[in-house]
Amino acid sequence: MSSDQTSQTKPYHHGDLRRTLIETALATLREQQGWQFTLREIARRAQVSHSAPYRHFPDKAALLYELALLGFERLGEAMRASLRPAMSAPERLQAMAYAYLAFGEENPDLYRLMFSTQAGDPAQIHVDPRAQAPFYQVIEVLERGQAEGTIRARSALGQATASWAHLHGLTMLSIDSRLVPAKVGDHAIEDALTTLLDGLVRDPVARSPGA
Amino acid sequence: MSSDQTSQTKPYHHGDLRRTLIETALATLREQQGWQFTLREIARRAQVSHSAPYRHFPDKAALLYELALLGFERLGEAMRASLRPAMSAPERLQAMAYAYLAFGEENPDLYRLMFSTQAGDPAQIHVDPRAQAPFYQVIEVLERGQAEGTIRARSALGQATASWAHLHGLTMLSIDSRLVPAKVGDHAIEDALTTLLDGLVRDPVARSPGA
DNA sequence: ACCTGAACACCGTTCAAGT
DNA sequence: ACCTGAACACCGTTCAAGT
Repeated sequence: MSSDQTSQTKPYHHGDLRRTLIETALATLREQQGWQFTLREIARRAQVSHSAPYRHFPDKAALLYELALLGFERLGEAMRASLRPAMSAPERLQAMAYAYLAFGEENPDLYRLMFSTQAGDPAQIHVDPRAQAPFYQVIEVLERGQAEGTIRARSALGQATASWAHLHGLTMLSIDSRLVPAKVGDHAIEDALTTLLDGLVRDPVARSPGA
Repeated sequence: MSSDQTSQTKPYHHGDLRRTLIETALATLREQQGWQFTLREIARRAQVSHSAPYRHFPDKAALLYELALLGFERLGEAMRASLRPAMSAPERLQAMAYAYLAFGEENPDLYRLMFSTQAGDPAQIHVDPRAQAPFYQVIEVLERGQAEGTIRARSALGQATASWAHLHGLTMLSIDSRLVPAKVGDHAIEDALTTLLDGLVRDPVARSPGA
């Protein structure tokens, strides 16, 4: 499981602790329930004293900030990876939407952390280009779609904001199990995405008439 | 400021502590920055020992749960109060959307608390009718609109889910100042709501052509 | 330069007492 | 029946020492 660079037997006195802490935190996020892990716990799992992390991060929020940034990077990658060259703008939007949702459902605690106010100033993190990438990918697709005539002629910034808000809300409500009765077999999420596309696409076709 | 029922001079040994704690917490939520107040702080402000609250709530989460429920009730009231009898379904949806957003912006910390996983099991709170009201109000309007022909014929549950996700995302991103550059004079929020209505309304008119 | 261990000022929660 | 105060097992953070 843990085969680091030059670890010979077991104890090491100084290695690449900063990276180790981040990876330990990500692993904790992946396994555990809730993103509210304790800094001391991360230090414990990384086999260092509870004060060692302070040599690499000014405080706990700084570590969370780093994790959040990493999350946004990965989200952007997942969205990019969902695209195929032949796709039309609406198809691209749908693919990115599903990729976004899937990312949240596969990494619920990391996703919550990304949008937690504990991870530093929220207004600041979105100034970092690493966190902005997903948003600008959407704008780009929308603008191309408007040029092609497949996307409704509206403010692309507004449409991108709408898309992001919609996806963020849907993802958050979904991973928190807040979406109504959640009856087996109901398609609330798919239907919600249909309504999002209805708002973006020009002359939407009747896809799923619904109840 | 604090004129309770039968408080004569200052010290009281046992009154309606449960209600006092809730009101103190709400006041703290209103003033302070962040909803992560401490149970001990609430007790301090309520002039009781730090263990007194445990006579009225099994733990801190139970108090947060109560506050969250109260928040959903107020949100529902605000949405209901925004309606006028003469409104069409699309007008109702728009009015409720603005009421929702306004509620979040006026009570940012309460709103965050309502959607925090710390306030008990999220899946459980939405079983309470008090928390469901806002959602069903939207469904009702959507169904009436579909009958009138002003709302697109799609699954009303899906449309309601889409509306809620959209509004929740927009509200959260807005109060956390996560909405892009946020240049003065840009209308990202209004434009985002336009896109939401584009998805719900049948044959949407060109309202704000945008950039 | 990096890490440890004791220490400080807090928490949430429990429980034997008090009134 | 309700409230207090000491106590427990934790935190995040700091800092004088160690290597």
